[in-house]
Order: sequence, then structure tokens, then C-alpha cells
Amino acid sequence: MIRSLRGMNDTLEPEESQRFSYFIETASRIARNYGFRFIETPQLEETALFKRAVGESSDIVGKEMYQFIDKGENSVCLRPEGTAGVVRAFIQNKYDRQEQTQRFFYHGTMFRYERPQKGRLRQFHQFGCESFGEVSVLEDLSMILMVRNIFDALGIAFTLKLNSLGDQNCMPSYREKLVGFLDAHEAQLCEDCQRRKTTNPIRVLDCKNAACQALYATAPKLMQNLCRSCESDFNTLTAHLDVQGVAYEIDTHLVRGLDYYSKTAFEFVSTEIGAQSSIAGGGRYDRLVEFLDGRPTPAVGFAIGIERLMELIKMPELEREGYYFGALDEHAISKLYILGMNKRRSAKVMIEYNARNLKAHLKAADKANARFCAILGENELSSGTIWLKDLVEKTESEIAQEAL
RNA sequence: GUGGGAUUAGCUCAGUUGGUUAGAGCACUGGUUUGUGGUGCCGGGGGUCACGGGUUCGAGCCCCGCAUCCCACCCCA
Repeated sequence: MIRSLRGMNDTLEPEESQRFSYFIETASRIARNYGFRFIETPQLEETALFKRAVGESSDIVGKEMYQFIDKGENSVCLRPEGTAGVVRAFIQNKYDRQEQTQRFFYHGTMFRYERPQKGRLRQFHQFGCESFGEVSVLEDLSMILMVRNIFDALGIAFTLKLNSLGDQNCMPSYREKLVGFLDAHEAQLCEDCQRRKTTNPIRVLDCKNAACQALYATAPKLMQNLCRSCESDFNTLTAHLDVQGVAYEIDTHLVRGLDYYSKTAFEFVSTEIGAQSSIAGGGRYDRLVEFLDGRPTPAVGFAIGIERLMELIKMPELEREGYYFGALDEHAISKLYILGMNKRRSAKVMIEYNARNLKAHLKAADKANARFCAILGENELSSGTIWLKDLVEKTESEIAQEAL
């Protein structure tokens, strides 16, 4: 038997597939309310795009990319995240030449070559939003509030972690301070952090090593080294979150895994789903558009990991819907089929192709979660009627076939 | 890439110190004497016990290998 590849799953169980669609519908609806429109970009892109956008120092680019050479000898890559492709499309279509703010949402499959575990797959789905051209921190706020809206709509509990990563003014000087600190304590650093010190020193802050964490408690904090504009934006953001009644936790060690973030960084965490607890992450990336050869354009975005939410989504009770059509006799099937097809113009209709007794049909209608069970038998055929039972009201009637 | 656990029916799982024809519940399906479901009763189909070797008179059970899944590390959504 041929099986799906490791870490690549099918979504076909009724409940799972319903949850998935329900999530997409809910999140899309809310994103539209915030002025975002749907964008679809290719799943396969030039490898260079991700190397430049995500950053060579990240694990994603370093060891998790589905990268290969295609038949035209191009180095291509299945997208490991959504932002890079959207930014590329934004620039390629010259939207960076327009002054107007542009807002996009997307959803689709992402690929990372990792060892699968709970909440982590090789092929997985993200829902994300990207906003271009807006410098105001209120846009960062709107992003966070949108995620809150989505999770509230789905009945998902979360905690919000916030940090500011600074900008080109304050980040470089902070980085120097931090490197100075790391140099002074070099001997105490774990192996990974010694490497990070030269490749991407900020990443030491989210090191999982307990000894390192103890050490970094005394390290200089970015939060205390922000420039005036970063600090004021951050204060505006938190003040508004207070007004909106959104609880947050400032986490000075929250450093997003992707290199392109600046200023606001946030992460939504669930406490109910095991080790892979990050259910949404995002922040500002004001430099990325120009890194990818576009005109300098401020931007902010987030992504939600759909698989990690699946078990958390509280589905509304599904109601009985549509019709089940069944025949009691073999020679009634043809007529039944015609009536059912007519009804399909206006309603959901299931047509059973085999003649069965009434009880079997009612069972099947019930199981199919139909609202009405329409039966054609000997009596109805001769009188030009059809027997109809409402499975909710438990009422039944015989109506003219044309009245269906 | 590194560890740990698991793998028996479509699903969830039993299966004794190695011993006849491998079981249950759910699901599916048929019937239950007049054409009435979601909830009664009776029946039925469905398994190369993941796969490949080995030990043994005999392996679902013991040993080795391998694959996949799960959990965790790393990292991230």
C-alpha cells in the first residue's frame, strides 16, 4: 500500500474537515472586517527568496527547507512560511509604488522538513495577514485584536506575549551591548549560544538552556534600551490593549524565529496543547520589503498555525439540513432521481439509489443529518405525490410532487 | 538530527507461563410478519496480528532488523 509521506496528513474525517472549513470561514470573515483581501501566492518559489527573507541564520532556512533543483536547473523551494511570498508578490506587482495601505490575508499549506510531533507536521496550514504601508502602531494593535477576535469566535483560550525588538536606531546599539555581555560571560554560554553570538546574537535570549536563562536574567534588556519612538509606540500599544481589555505579558526574551522582525513582536500561546504551544505569531517587519528590492515600506503581519488549533476549536452545534430522497420500490427510483435533481437547484439533497423499506430510509436520513426525509413508494407514484417527514418536528405529510 | 513509547477488524482496545479455528465494544450491513429514524431484539460480513528475518515441534506473544505513528529535545505556526 502506498502511504502519504511522513508528516503529511489527509484531512477527511467528517469532524476534522468541518473544523478546518469552519476555521477558514471564520478567520476569513474577520480578516475582511478589518479590511483585508484574499491573496493567493505560489507554494513553490525561488530558494533565494526564503534565504533572503527568512534569514540564513534561522533553522528554517538552515535545515528545514524542502529545497530541490527543478528540471530547468533552478533552485526552488516549497514555501516554509507565508510572508516571503506575499512580500514578493507585493513588490513584483508594484504595489510598493503606491502610497495607499494594502492589506492581504492568505491561507494554505507550508512545508518544513522536521521530525513530526504533536502540532508539528512537515506539511501544515497557516492562516496569515500582512499589512503594507502603515507606520502607525495602531496597525500592530489591529493585528493583535484581529487574532483575539478570531480566537474568541472559535472559543479558544490564549495568553498573549509581547515584546519590542527595536528598530535600526536602537537595535544595533543594543546588539553591541548584548554581545559585550556575552563576551564577558563567554565561558558560561552553552554551545548553541556561542554559535548564536556571532550568527544572530539576539537569538540567545530564547535559549532553552536553564543555565543560559539564569545568566540572561542579568543581561541588558532590549526593553530598557529602546529609542524614543520605539518606546512610545510600545507604550501606545500596551495602553490600547488595556483599553480593549486584552491581557498581555511582556516577555523580553520573545525573539521571533524569523530574522525580518522589528519593533512589535507578539505570540499567542495556548496552555492546552502540549509542547508546541505557540498558536499564532507575528509582528512588524519594516525592513523586509526593501531587503527584497522593493521601495522601503513599513509592514506588519501575523500567522496562525491551523493544525495546532484544530482540537481547541469549539464548533457550533450543527443543525439538520436538507433532504434525503429514498424509494420503496425499484421502479420508483427513476422518478425519485428526477425529483431529487430538481430539488438540488434550491437545497442540499441526498438521493439513495437503492430501494429500501421505510425504516431503513429513515435511519439513513437520520444518519445523514438531513432535515427532511422524502419517500416515493407505490401509493405516491400512483397519486403523483411524495411523502415527506420533518425529522426535527416529527411531522409528516403527503404533498404534490410539483410542490416540493 | 537525538532519545523514549507504540503498532492485533474501518475505529478504540483485550489477548494468560509460547499451545487447537485470534476476541469485545463501536461502526457497517440484513432481518425484526401492516410504510415510521435518532433508543429494543436477533443475525452477518470484515484480520497476511505493520513489514522482513530468527529461535522453537509450535510465535499475536520471545530475539534482531526495518517502517510508520505518538511523545519529547532542537526549532517553530
